[in-house]
Amino acid sequence: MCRMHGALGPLTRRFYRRDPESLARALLGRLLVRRCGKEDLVGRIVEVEAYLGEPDRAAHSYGGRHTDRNHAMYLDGGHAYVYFTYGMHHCLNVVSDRVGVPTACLIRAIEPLEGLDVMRVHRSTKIAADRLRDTDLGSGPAKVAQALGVDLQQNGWDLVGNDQLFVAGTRSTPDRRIVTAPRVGVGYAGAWAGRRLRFCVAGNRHVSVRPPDR
DNA sequence: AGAGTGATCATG
DNA sequence: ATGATCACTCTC
Repeated sequence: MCRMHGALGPLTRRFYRRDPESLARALLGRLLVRRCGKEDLVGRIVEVEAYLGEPDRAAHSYGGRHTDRNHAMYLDGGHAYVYFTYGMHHCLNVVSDRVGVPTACLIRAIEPLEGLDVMRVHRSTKIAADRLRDTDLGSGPAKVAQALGVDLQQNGWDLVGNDQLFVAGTRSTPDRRIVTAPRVGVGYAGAWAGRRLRFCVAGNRHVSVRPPDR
């Protein structure tokens, strides 16, 4: 870790074993770290969505669905759930709560802090490197995964005690700087579509599509 | 606003 | 088997 971000103790299992709304808030402002070879890629988490499991119509585990694809949601809090979608994109979730409670937090955006050159290379399969602005590196869930070199290989990884992929423990964002909004792309989810389970750092430039007003 | 892309899931 | 859907992104 770059010393500029301080000596960062690893987050414990206890940190992740809570409900996904609480975890989503606690993740905002913390550092997502991906060690690629000798290079550290680091981003500050600025947007997260909570998926509440069995009752949540927008969750992959809605109705208790348990398949090969979403198996990682059933792991203990602090594991990675990575899924592949639209035939080309990967998205990274942090599993919340306990074993058998299939809830998770989708990392929707990061503010890139370290290793921007490598992130740019990772992302340049889509956009020419010289056209990529820093806000194109992590302003969306599939961008985050691509910039950090995360795909199905990381599905099910334990983020606790792992130096290749983990969340580092700086202070989280105070509630007064967090804005909530309905989740993105879940219009099919009936009453669940309207619930404010999207959490963003207020005014941050790296928040993904349609930044919330308040 | 539409295309791209393939795993997944509900049907039959 | 077949077809619709999809926690998305890019370009027009």
